[in-house]
Amino acid sequence: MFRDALRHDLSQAIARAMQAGAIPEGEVPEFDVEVPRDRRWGDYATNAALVLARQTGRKPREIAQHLVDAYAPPADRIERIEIAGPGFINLTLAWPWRRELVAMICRVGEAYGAQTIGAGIRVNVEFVSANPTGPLHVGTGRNAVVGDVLANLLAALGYGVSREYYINDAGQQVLNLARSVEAHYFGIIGRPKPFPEDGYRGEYVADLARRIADADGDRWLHATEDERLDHFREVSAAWVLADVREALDRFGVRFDTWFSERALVRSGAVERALAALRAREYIYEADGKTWFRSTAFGDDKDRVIVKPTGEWTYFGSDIAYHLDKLGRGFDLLIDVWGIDHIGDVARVKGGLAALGVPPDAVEILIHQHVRLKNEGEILRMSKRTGEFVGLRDLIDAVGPDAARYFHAMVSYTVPMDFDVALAVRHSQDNPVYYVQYAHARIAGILREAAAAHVGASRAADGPGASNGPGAARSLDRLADEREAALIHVLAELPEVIRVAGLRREPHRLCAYAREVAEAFHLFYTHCRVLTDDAELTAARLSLVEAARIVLRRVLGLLGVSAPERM
RNA sequence: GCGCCCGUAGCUCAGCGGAUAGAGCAACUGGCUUCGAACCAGUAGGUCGUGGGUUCAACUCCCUCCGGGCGCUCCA
Repeated sequence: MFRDALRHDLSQAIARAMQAGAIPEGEVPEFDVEVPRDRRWGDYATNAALVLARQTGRKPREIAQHLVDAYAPPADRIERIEIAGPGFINLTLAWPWRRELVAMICRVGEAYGAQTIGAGIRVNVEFVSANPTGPLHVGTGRNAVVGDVLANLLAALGYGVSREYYINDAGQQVLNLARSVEAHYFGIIGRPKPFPEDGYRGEYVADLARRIADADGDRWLHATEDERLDHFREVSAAWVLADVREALDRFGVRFDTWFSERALVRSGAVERALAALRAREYIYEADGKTWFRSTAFGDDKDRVIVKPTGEWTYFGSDIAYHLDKLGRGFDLLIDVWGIDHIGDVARVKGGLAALGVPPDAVEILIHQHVRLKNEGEILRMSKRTGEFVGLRDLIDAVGPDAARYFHAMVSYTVPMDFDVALAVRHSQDNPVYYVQYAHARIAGILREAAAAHVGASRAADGPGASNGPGAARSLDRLADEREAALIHVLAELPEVIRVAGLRREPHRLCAYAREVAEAFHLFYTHCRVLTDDAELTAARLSLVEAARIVLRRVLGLLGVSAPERM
C-alpha cells in the first residue's frame, strides 16, 4: 500500500532529478522499497540511490541527496526523510497518511488485499491426486495445503481458479488393490487364496472385502476373473475415494473437479494424443512396445508409452490429461507433485512441447517430502505394508487448523522433519494459536464494545455517521508508536498476497500472519482500547476493526478458522 | 555413476544482492485488582556444510568438494 505509493513517487523523483541534470540521465531502474531491519531507521527504506550509483558510477550518498531534494515529499505523508549507511534513504511516515490507511481498510472491508493481476486468466490447480488405493497418509497433507492455499492466493489475485483431483483409477495400482481385496474375499467365503506378493496389506483392504461379501455373498466366486476384478476394482476405488474425499473435506480442501483417468482413456483422448505425437514423429515401435522419443527433450532415455499388453503407461495418459485440461479453456495449468515425481517433469513437459503447448502454460511445483518421526525415530511409511500414519489421525490429534498451519508454515522446497509425538504433545504450542488468539482478543474487544454500546454507531455521531465503519470516525487520536507499527503491518497485506501468489510461496502467509498477530498483541498490551475517552476509544476501535479484517483475510487464505473465542 | 532438490541457533524453520543473520519451540529471569497471561518484557544460544570466484556489498549469484533426500520402472 504505502510501498506502492512510495515506489511510484520515488520513480518520479528520479525522473525529475535526471531531467534537472542532478544525476546522469538514463533508464529509471528497478529498486526496492522495504521495511528496514531496525525500525529506528524509519518505516521504509529504499536502495534507489545504491542502484543508481551502480548504474551511473557516481557516489551513492551523493545520488541519495539529489533524490531527496527532487522528492520533496508532502508533509502530510512523510514526516522524516534521511540518508543513512551506504546510501539508503530512510522514510518515516506522517500520521495523516497512516490514519488514511486505517479508514480505507475499514471502508473496503473483506475486499482489502484483493487484486486484479489475474483478471480474465483461468488457472487449473491440480493437486493431491493420490492413487485411490488407500487412505491418505500424513505426507499428503503438504501437497494438499500447498495446492489449496496457492489456489486461494491466485483467486485473491483475480485469477479464475479451478481445483482438480486426478484419479489414477486406470493403472496397475488399482488392479493391485482389487487383487488384494480378492484374496481377502476368498478367505472370507472359505476358499483361502495366497495374498498377492506386493498386495496392499492395510486393514481397510480386509474391510473392503468384508463389505463385498456382506453385500454379495459368494456370488463372485463363480464369476470370471475379469468380471470379478473389474467389479472389485470399481467398488474398492469408489469406497477409498469416498474416504479420501471425506478426509480432505475435514482438512478444508474441496475440489471443483474429480477427473477420472479411466474416463479419459475410454474417451479415446489418449489415443488421439498418441496419434498427434506420432504425426510429429516422436513415436516409434521397438521390442513390441511403443516408445516416446523423450530424449529429444533432455530425458536420458526414451520412454515406453504403450506396453506390449496394449495398456498405456501412466505417462501416456498424463500427456492426454494435460491436453484435456488445456482443451477445457485453462490458460495456465499448475500441478503440485511430490519430489518422487521429479523425473517425470521433463517427460510430461516434453510431450506437451512436442504437441506445440507453450512451455509456460504448464507449471509443475515440486514439493519435498515430510519425514515423519515418532519420538525421534524415523517412521518408514508405505501404503503397501499398511504401516502409515493417516492424514486423518493427524487431524484427529491436533485439529485441522494446527495441521494446516503447520504444513503451510514451511517452504515446500525444504525436506521437513515432523515428529508426530511431539506435534501431538505440543499442539498447544503451534504458532497457529498465537495468530488465532490475536483474532479472539479482537473479537472479545468488539463484543465488549457492542455490549457497552460504544464503537461505530456512537463514536461516529456527527457528520458522515452513515458512511460506514471507519469512514467518519475521527482517527486523529491514533498517535502511539505501537499503533503506527500495527498500521504498517496491515499495510503490507496486498504486497504479501501478490508476492506469495506470484512466486508460488504460500508459506509467506504464515510469516505475515505471525507479524500481524505480534503487532496486534503489542498494541493490545500497551494501548487500552475501551476507555472513558470516547474519541480515543472510537479511533482505536477502528484500528482493531482493521486488524480483524486483515487477520480474517490471512487466516481465510490459509484455510484456518478465525475463532471468536478460544 | 548421471540428474534434480536441500544443508542457517540444541530442535523445527524464516531470511527480497544491501545496514549489527531472525522467529517459534526447548532453557533461564521477570510481569495479571483494568478490553482474554494461548499474552508481554528480558537472558542465553551462530566460523549461515567446506573451499574458491563475481560485486562497492554475498546466507542470497557462479564453480569445487562434503553430507542428506528423491529420481534414473513397461508403478503413479
